[in-house]
Amino acid sequence: MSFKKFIEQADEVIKFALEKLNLQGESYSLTEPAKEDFGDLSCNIAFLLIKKLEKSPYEIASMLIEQYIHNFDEKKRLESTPYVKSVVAHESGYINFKANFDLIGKEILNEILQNDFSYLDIGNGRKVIIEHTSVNPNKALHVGHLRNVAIGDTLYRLLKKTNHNVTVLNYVDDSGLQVADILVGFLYLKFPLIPEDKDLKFDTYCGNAIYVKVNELYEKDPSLVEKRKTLLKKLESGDAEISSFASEITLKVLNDQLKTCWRLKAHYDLLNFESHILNSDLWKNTFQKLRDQRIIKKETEGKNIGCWIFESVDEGIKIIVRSDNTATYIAKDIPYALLKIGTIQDPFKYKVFTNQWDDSNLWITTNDHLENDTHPIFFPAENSITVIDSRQTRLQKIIKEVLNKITEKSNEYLHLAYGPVLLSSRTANMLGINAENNNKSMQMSGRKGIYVDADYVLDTLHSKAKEEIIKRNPEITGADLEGTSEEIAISAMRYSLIKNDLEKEIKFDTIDSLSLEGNSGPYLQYAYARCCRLIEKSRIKSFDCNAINLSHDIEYHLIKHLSKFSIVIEDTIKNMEPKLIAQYAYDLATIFNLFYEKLPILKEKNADISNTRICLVEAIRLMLEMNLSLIGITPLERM
RNA sequence: GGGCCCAUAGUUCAGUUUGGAUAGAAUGGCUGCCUGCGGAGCAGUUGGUCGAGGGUUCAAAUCCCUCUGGACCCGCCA
Repeated sequence: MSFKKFIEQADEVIKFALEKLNLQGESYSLTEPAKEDFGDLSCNIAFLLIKKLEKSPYEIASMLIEQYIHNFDEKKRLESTPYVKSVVAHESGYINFKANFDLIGKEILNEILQNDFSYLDIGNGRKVIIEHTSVNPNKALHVGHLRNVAIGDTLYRLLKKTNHNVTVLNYVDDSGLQVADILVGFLYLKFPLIPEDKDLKFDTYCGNAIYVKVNELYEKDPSLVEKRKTLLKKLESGDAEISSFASEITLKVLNDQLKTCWRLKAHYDLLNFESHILNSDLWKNTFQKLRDQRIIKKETEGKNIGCWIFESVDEGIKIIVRSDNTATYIAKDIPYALLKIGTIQDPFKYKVFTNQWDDSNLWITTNDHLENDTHPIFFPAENSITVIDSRQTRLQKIIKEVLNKITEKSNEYLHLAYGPVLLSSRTANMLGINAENNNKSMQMSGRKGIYVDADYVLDTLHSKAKEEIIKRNPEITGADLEGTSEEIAISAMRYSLIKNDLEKEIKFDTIDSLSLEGNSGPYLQYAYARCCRLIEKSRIKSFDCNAINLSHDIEYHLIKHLSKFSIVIEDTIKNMEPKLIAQYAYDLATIFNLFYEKLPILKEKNADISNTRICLVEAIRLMLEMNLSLIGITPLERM
């Protein structure tokens, strides 16, 4: 927290000086300087006053500081702005501040070691819904889907930690064409219900063998396309036999998909099925509302004759209901969005679907008659976040536009977009799917079978991690070895999926992604393990950081970084940028590694200095622990 | 054709929201550092007309315009 107070007090100094000179109203900035030598905070106010005062920046900066120094003697300065150690006018024109890290250090170490994170209450119990994952239930997850899971779950962890009341939804689109494709495979191409290879996951079987094969055959055999159309109609009209078979298949796929998600330690609260939304009053009522309020209209001529359409101001005409009265993909998202923000009543009954990895219940909507219908309150929320890749931005804009016409709460509906994951040219070449053999990255495609399976990558990372552990810690064996390897694999995967800017696409390379070194999840875990060993060897049980003695630049660096955490987490939440936490954790680990390399900790002869350093290590350990858990990485004591 | 996004070191990316001091990491290449608190580490070196051109400004990777190259969206698919 302390660094924030330092900024506030530096701001007070500037404000005071401006007031004394009657120069209020300039929107200056207080930022961290490029170089440490300049101090901990810089103000650019002097540059902004050049024209007004017709003086050089340095003269102006000196003049401002003079006001402050002149009106406050040293004692008064310490009393009113204790976090500011010094202020100087630099010849460049900047006003540079130094922070009082002896004070900040004491405060921040006490705060961390006493587990005082009251500043984390940003949400004040605010209810937030996050929808993520939402993979069609006809295939196994590929690495592209994992980016969605990693972003969504990190957001969930961040919001929960900052006292938001978070509900995580996973939307299962169980009634579209892609499900009909799989049914074609089973019913007409006679794929066996149980794959011949007993070790093959059912989701992989459907996605790899059936989905790809069926889509190939459509081109050769048009009668199959007709069969799919018939199946889809039966599905949407709720034909008992077909619906029940489809439900059996999609649930089997879903179960296997969830295994992959849970492997990454993603948490969900509720599964929403598209078929349930269609078959409830949700869709019927929404359709009615859209017609009554003349938000959609029926085309009586032209190519869209017979369809109910929405005319978007920016995006043109969008079909909501087809001429055969079936709802399009976007149509089904409208009632779902209204449900999330509370414009329509929740019509569902709920039952527990299963207990998941973190021992929480995963719920599911149901039409079953229930003796006891007690369940958590899922809807509505004050904010709804939908994690979907940027290719769907246009559709999400249209949904928002429709919501705008229905309710004033539409601003509570946020599409969190992120760039898709592409295969690097090297990886595409390795998979033999880059026919041109050029240097371009490739879009993945489930339908064409161009993708890298998520479990495959995790398995490969697991084996690699295992080799590394055996090399350095042969005493780790059995379940410990497997467990630790798995945690390292997850760490590498999750970290690499959130460390980049959301809007940038990720070029996935199987070789690069296997690296457990450098700016990676395992690097963070390694720093954590080092901290653990130091604390263990110090044999200190309770930490006293009231008598700390900071004696080296690196220690000040560490204090500074630790004290900035509250600012970073605020920025992360405000801007919805998970990468900021990843970057913060990486920087912390880097400074710690430097500290560890350069300064004796346990071996330090001076007891005060040694004690201070051990306190620092413990604070770093706790802070790494918190950051890692926010990203969904398990801190490891040994690896 | 319309819309939207991107372009920074050999490669993968920070930095752009809010202009500011010598543009930073990681990785790759080369070179050092383990009888020492864990070498999944640390240090050094190599490597950049910040896509091009113009404009605004005391100051531009950052803001504006034009152009070039690339990706994505524009379906009675989801």
